[in-house]
Amino acid sequence: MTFQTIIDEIQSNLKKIIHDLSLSDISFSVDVAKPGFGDVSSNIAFLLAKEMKKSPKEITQILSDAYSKCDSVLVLKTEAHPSGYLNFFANWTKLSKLILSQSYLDTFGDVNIGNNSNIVVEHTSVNPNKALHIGHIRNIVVGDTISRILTKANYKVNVLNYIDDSGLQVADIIVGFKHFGFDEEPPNGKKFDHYCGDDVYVKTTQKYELDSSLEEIRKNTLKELEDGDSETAAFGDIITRKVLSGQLQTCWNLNVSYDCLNFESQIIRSGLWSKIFKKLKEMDLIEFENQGKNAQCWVIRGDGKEEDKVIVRSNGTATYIAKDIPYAAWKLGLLDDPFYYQKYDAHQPNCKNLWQTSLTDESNTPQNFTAQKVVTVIDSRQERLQKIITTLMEKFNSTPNSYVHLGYESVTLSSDTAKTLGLETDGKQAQMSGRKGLYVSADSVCELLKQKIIEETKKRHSEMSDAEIDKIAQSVSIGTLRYEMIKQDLDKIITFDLAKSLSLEGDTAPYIQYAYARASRILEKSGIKPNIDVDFSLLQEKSELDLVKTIGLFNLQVRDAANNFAPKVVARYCHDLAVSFNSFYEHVKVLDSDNDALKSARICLVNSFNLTLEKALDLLGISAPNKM
RNA sequence: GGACUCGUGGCUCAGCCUGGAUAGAGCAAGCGGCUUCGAACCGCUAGGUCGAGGGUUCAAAUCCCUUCGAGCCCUCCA
Repeated sequence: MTFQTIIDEIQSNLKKIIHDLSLSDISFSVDVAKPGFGDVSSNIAFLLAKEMKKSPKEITQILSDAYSKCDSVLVLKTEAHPSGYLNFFANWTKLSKLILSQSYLDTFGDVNIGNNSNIVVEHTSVNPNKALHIGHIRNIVVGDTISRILTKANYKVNVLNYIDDSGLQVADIIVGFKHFGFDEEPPNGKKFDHYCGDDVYVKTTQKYELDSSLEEIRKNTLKELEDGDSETAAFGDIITRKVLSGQLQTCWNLNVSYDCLNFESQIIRSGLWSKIFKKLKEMDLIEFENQGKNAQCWVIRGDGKEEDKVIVRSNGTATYIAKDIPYAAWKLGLLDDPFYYQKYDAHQPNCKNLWQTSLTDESNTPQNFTAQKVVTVIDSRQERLQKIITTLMEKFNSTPNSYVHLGYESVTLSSDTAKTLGLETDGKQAQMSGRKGLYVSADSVCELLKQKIIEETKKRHSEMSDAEIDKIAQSVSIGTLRYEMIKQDLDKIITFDLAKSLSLEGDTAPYIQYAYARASRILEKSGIKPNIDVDFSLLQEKSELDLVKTIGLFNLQVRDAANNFAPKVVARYCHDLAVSFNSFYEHVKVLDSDNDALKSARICLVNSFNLTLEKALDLLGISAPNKM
């Protein structure tokens, strides 16, 4: 507990006061105060106005007087504000000691929401027929950040990546290789995933448009692909795994890790679908349609005015959504696990093993990647389908809210960036399209950013070795991209502009990382080993106390972020920390002071800031360089 | 036509869930600050009827209703 401690103390004292005054037990707020109104404030007087038949102003005075008679460790004084708010001023000597000594612990910022229970987070889940583009990156970064936050909130997190290796998009590149003569080796050492996406996929779909008779080849290929035993399926497996390997390299480069790769082709062959199909029929969740436009299909009835949704086509094949049902049920552990697990050859950023599903390799110890609670990160355009899945899962499973669809708005291209890709949009933003080749690849953005940052770093540090510069540029470029993808609300569209994305000033990761580098420099130059055995009463400057306070809010922010699946909360917190530190940095000279005790206290604070920021940035998958 | 999301200074956003005290940032604009704890920074100035209308309330950017604008979904596509 940190800043929460003073909030709890005030809360319990106020409860006692209203009890002593024989007032009814209301739920009032006790929150961090707005700047200029003390440290903590409560709306309690407003809520008591009716019952006490007095104005909030009078009530707050009564409460303020009563509070001064309470046992209070952390509150120095109260203020009955004319507005009606009851404000509290902290005893900063005690509170600083409490917060700063907590901040030196490895567990600082930990909160217990999960009670060490299992949770599944699924993200990425991109068709393995192309390189990842900037839109996919939002999914990946949101998913990875959420899984880090949930881990901090005491959940045991399993991260899954669903490999959709059997759909039409995969069939299309196979048609390209098998029928349109694309070489299996990319030209000029191009990365295989880029080659498949930029060349094979785009040009193959172009051919369909010119010659509709090719549709026949496409359909047959899809059928063979899903058949499993066919040569096409074996070839598809080789190709998609090569693409997947390229995609994973991009993810790992972004500091993203997984626990298990689930292959759709194996889910299809596992027989899970027939079990679920049977269950759906038994539970009367689906109906066979005898007439109308969906005649001979199995459908899920629409809710209210919604249209019925076809699950099994009249030719007996399952639709897209039908493939998701057994997978969702599997994730929730509602079905016997049909899979064996193999290690995937990988060196992940978190050093953990990466597993993949297998239907045949029995040689490894059994694994469990399911959980009672599942978070699936998918574009909000799929909201309707996800809602159907969520409703079904609620009927299978008695636990409410066990299946969560975490939706987010898409990433579009700015008019200027679309123009550089050859699309004139008349000033409007443009939706990306893999099929049309209208996208910005993640790898290219990372590379551009990295080059820019290498340039910037060289300007500042002519003495640095190339290796050191490279390491900094890696950290800052990934940080910049990840931060841009996470800092705003999930339901806001991100309009990606290539030129603007290279900005390294203002509300960006480099701003935050720079604060860390500045602090590191102070610690390095001080020549003192920071410790918490200092006189906290010496920290009295406003900028010092603001920084202590912001540090103390860490676990409150983690709690908020984990409860609401809101990664941006942590991003904003990192920014707030950096702002507080920069203000401190301008106002207070740490190393100039003649007073050794004061110097020690300030160094303790600077180190506390660094430790806290490092932990907070880690939740965003961003590293903090000592120099930049 | 139906469902969902968004609408806050020139631009990009925070605040809305859980109503209260002066609506906060960044970019862009103007001005100022490096003989060093790193200027990828800081300070100052200017810029807002919180899309519009109504309702609830002592109190509405925040809750409810209506409406306008933008986006997106509504295939036996995936």
